[in-house]
Amino acid sequence: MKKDKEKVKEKILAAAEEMFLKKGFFPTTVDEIAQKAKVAKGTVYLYFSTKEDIYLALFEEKLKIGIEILEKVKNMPISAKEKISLIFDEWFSKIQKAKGLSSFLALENINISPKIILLLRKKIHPKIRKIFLLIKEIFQEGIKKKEFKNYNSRLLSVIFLHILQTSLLFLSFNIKEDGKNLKEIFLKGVER
Amino acid sequence: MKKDKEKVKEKILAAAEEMFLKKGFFPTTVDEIAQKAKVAKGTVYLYFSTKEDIYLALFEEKLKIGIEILEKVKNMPISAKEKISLIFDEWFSKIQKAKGLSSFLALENINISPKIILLLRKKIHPKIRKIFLLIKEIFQEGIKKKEFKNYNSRLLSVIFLHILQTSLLFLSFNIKEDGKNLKEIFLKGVER
Amino acid sequence: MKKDKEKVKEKILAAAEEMFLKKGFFPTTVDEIAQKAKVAKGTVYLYFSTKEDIYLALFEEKLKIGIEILEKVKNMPISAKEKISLIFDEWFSKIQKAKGLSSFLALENINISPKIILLLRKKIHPKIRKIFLLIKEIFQEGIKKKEFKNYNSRLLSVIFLHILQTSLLFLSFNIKEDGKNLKEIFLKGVER
Amino acid sequence: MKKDKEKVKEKILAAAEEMFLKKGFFPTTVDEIAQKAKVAKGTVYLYFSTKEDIYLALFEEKLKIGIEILEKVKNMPISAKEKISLIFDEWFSKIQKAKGLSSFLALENINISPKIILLLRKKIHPKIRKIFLLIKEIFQEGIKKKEFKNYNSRLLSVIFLHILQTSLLFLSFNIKEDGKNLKEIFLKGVER
DNA sequence: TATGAATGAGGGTTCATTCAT
DNA sequence: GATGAATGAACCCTCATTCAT
Repeated sequence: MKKDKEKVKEKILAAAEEMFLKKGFFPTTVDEIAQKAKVAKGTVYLYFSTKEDIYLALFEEKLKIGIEILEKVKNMPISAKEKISLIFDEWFSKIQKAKGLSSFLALENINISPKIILLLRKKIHPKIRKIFLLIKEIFQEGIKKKEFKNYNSRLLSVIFLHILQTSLLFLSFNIKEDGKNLKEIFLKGVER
Repeated sequence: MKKDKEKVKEKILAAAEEMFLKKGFFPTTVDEIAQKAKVAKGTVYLYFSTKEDIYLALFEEKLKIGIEILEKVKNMPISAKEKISLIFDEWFSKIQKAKGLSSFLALENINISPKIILLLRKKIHPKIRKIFLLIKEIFQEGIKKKEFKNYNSRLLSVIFLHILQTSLLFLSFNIKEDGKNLKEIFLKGVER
Repeated sequence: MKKDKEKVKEKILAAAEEMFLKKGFFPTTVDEIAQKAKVAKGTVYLYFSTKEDIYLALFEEKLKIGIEILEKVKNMPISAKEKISLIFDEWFSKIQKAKGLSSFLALENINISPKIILLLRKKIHPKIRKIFLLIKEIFQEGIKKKEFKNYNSRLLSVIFLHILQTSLLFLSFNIKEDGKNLKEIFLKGVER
Repeated sequence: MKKDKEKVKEKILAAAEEMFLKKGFFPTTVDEIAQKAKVAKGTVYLYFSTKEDIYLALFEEKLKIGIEILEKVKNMPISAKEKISLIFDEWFSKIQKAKGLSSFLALENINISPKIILLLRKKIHPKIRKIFLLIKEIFQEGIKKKEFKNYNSRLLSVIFLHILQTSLLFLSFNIKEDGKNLKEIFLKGVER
C-alpha cells in the first residue's frame, strides 16, 4: 500500500532527524537510524541510497517548508517589515513543530560530507537560491519603500537567515522568549 | 631544541586547522593532517594523543585569543557600546589573521565528537564560561548606563557571539565589508 | 537459520584455535583468523567484540569440558586414585580431539593480554576455581583414605594440572605414549 | 670504559627481564624497558638489534646457568638420584636469585615471536640440546644402575625440566615449600 | 518488500626501529 | 656513545553498503 510505504519512509526520516540533531551527521550510524525507526538496516536502503541521501531528504523538506512560507507571505498586502516579522514567526513556529532542524540551514554544513554532497547539492542548491531570492526581494522592497536602511539586500538576507537559525538554536536550549527578542533587535537594527 | 619541537606542533596545528575548516572534523583524516604538515602520521601522535585532542587544542587557542581581547577591552575608559564595537573589531581582525576559525566557537560543534569531547570539554567549558561572563558584564554595564535596551544580558551575549561568528563566516566568502555592517545593525538594534 | 549462525561462530573459533596454537595470541591477526575461517574480517566482529573475546571464548570452552569430566568422575564408586587416573585419561582424550588446547590452562597465560583479560577474567576465574576445587576434593578424599601421601591438596591439584598440561604438550610433538607414562610417574610419586 | 658498557647492557637486561616476567614479551614495549633501565630508547638499540634479541640474550643467560650447574653436578661422586636432586635444588636457588625466569625454559615459548626467533633459535638451540643431553645422560646412568625405572630417558628429561619449571612458578606465588615437595613426588615417582 | 548477516575499505592508533644531533 | 624525535608499517575495529533469503 502506498500509505504504508510512505509511513516507513517517514519513520526513517523522523528517526534520522532525531539522531542527526542529537549526535550530528557522522557519529550517527545507519544502524542507529534503523533501530530508532524500528526497521531493518537493509530497509533503510530500500528508501534511501546513501546516508547522505537521508540527510539531504531532510534538508529538502525543511527548505520546502521555508519556500511555502515565503511564497505565502510575499504577496500579502502588508509592509515589508511586517512581512519579515511574519516570516520569522511562521518559520519559527513551523520548524519548532519539526523539532527544530535549524542546523540544516547552516551554511557551515556545506562541509558535512565530502563524498556525495557535492553531487547532490545540485538538488538543493536551486531551492536555497530560491529562498534567498524570495527574501532578498522582500528586503529590496523594504529598502525601496524606505522601511529599511540601504544595506546590501543580499547581506540582509543572509543575516536574517542566520538570526532565524540562532533563534531556533535557542529553542533547543528551551529559551523560547529570546527568539522574539532577537527578531526585535534585528528589525530595529535594520530599520531606517 | 625547544624551538624545533614547538615548530612541529605548530605545523601540525596549522595543517589541522586548515583541514578542519575545509572539510570538517570527521572527514579530515589524521593522515591528511600529517601530509599537509609534512610529517609522518606517527609524529602527530607524539604531540597529540588523539584526533580530538588536536581539535581541542585549536579550540582552546581561539578561546584564549578571545579572552585576551575581552580582558584588554573591558577596563578601557570608554562606553559599553564602544567596548562591544571594539571587541567586535579586534576579534574580527585577530581571528581573521588566524585564518578564521570562527566555527570553533559555534555552539553547534558541541556535537562534534561523542567519544572524547565530553571528557575534554572540562578543559574548555571554563574558558567558554569566562568569555560569556566577560561579555555579559559589559552588556550589564551598558544596560545600567542606559546605553542598551533592557534585554537579558545573557541573551545579548549569545547573540553577540553569533553575530560575530556570522560575520567571520562572511570572511570565508570574502565579503569583509559586510561584517562591519552586521556590527552596525546589531548595535543599532540593541541601543536604547 | 540458527544452525548457520552457529556454524560461522564455530568456524571462527576453530580457525582461531588453530592459529593461536600455531603462533600464539599476539602474533595471530584477526585477519588471519578470518581468512582461515573463510569469512570477512568484519564478520569476525559480528560474533566477537574483540580479539581477546575470541581467546576467552576458547578458554571457557576448554574449561567447560574439564568441569564436565570432573563432575562426571567425581561421583563414581571408585577409589580416589582411580578417579585421578580416569580424569587424566578422559581429559587427555577429550582435549586431544579438540586438537589440544592445553596451553589455555597454563597459569602463565595470565600475562597474555593486559588490556581486557583482567576485566574478562571475571568470567573465567570462577570456572578455574571450580576446577581446582573439584580436583582438590578428590585429593583430599584420597589423602583421608590413605591412598595418597599427606601432601597439601592444593599443591597436588596444581601439580596434577601441570602434569596434564605437559602430557598434552607431548601430543603436539606426537608422543602419545609418554602421556601415559607421565601419569604413572605422578601417581606412583604421590601414593602412600 | 668496558665496565660502564657492561653496566648499561646489564641494566637493560635486568629491566627487560622484569618487564617480560610481569607483562610478557609482546605487551612489553621497548620504551618501557628503556625507561625502567633509565636509558634512552635509542640506547637499547646500541646493545641489542631487536626486541627479540633482548629476549634471546636473557634466554641464553639462563641456559648458561643451567649448563654450568649440570656440568658441575654431573661429575660428582654421588648417585644419579642424588645428582637429579642436587640439580633441582641448585637450579631452583640460582634461578630464584635471578628472580625466576623459569618461563624462559618453557617449550611453549617457541611461539613467542614469528619474526626473528626462527633465525635466532640457531643460537640457542644448541644450548638447549646440550642441556637435554646432559640431563638425559644422568637419567640413563640412573636407569642403568637400577635407581630409576626403565622409562625413556628423553621423556624423563622433559618431565624433569617441566617439573622444575612448575616449581619455579610456585616461587612467583610465594610457595617455596611446595617446590621441594614437587621434587620429592617426582623422585618417588620415577624410582625403581 | 523486508531482513540482517556478510563484506571489506578505511581510519585511528601503536610501537619497533632509524637517524640526525 | 647517547639521545629521543621521527618514521611508517601493521593492526584492531567500525560502519556504510550489499545481497541471499
